[in-house]
Amino acid sequence: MARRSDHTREQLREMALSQAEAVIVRDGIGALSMRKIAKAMGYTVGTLYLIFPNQDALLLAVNLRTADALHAYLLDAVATAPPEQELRVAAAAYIDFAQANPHRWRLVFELNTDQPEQVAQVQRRVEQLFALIESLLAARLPTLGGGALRQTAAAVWAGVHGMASLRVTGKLDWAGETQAEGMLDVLLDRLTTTQ
Amino acid sequence: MARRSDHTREQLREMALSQAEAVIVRDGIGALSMRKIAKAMGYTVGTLYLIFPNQDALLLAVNLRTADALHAYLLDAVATAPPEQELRVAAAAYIDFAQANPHRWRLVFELNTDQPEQVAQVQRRVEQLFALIESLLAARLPTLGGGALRQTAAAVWAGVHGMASLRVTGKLDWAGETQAEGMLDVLLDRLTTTQ
DNA sequence: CGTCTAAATTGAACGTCGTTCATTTAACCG
DNA sequence: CGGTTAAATGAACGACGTTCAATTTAGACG
Repeated sequence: MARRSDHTREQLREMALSQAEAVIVRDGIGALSMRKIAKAMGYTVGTLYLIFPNQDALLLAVNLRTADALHAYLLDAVATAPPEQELRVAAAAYIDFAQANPHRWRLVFELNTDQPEQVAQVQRRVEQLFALIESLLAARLPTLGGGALRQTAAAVWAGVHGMASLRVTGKLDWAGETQAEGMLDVLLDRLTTTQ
Repeated sequence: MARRSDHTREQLREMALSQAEAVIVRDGIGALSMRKIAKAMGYTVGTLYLIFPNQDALLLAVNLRTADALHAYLLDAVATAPPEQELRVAAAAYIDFAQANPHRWRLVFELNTDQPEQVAQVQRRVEQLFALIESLLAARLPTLGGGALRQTAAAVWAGVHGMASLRVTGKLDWAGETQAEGMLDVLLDRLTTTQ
């Protein structure tokens, strides 16, 4: 039933998201606009609104892909690590990813919107990520009970996330000239060994 | 030499900053505009640009005040704490402040701009904050050497900052229903005791 | 082949934004 | 009272997100 479709809805969606990512990666979130995305797709603004109800929905879709990419990056890093190094490697990969994709990573955690359905989808990704950390930690600390395990996992995640956050926003350099590697070692050594 | 000055430059500056803070606290950063601040002051947009070269400069000035308020909040909390609890109390105060002033706190860490002079002033505040953590940690772990001390202090700060960050952006609830209190205890117990 | 129909796409329009600056206002000086 | 000068204005500009009447065009049908 489709008339004049140079591209299907799905193709348009894919084009919009990848062009948006390109702009974000190149120039940051502040440089992104609906008009600029549309022009990069070879379309007009109006067309974007046939696919996304508004800009927030588009950015949330970008965040979904970023969260998936982060998750895949962690899984890949863990897969090639010796068992006793898995947690350390996953944490380092988390920070690596943030540093390599600062603008996209920031958008995941800094975008605030009130579209409950799409936020829930991002949440599902973050929960997966947390479950991964929890399982890796459980492997290292099999004696830990459920509650203590969950709390320690949350502390690990907060610590790693904090390092990534401070690094990506350029605030880590402000804490003396500590290199991130050493900080991470301290954090994990202390949190993942039986006292 | 002043003509028609209902308020001095300094008064205008103060009015602008406090009105900006009021908007940010009430409606968040997204709801803030130069026109809205001006109207709240009883002036017009143009007047704002006699005081601040642009919006970023105004927001950086807001951030300076937020950083000072955070610092004062920590010092106050530490002052009334028993010596062996100082670090714990400071960390809890950091998270408390973020939770009580989410929009202002986020602006400090999420605003990115390229005005080197003002950024340096914010940096000075953050360095003060880090120095505070480092000194409190040194009191708890007097045996730690300079390098190890700095790295442990950085790990503590990153952990606490990560908890505050995840909490303020609403992502902490996603890691199971761990309460922040327990996480903080785990983090500090592990990082601030001799192994 | 021509005509019609309905979906795909457009782009002008609206209100708001940050920013600029020629113009206007009013306090003081002589 | 007139002139000077700083303070304050607000219209103007280009860009933004968003809407939607108008236009374009691929395919169906005669």
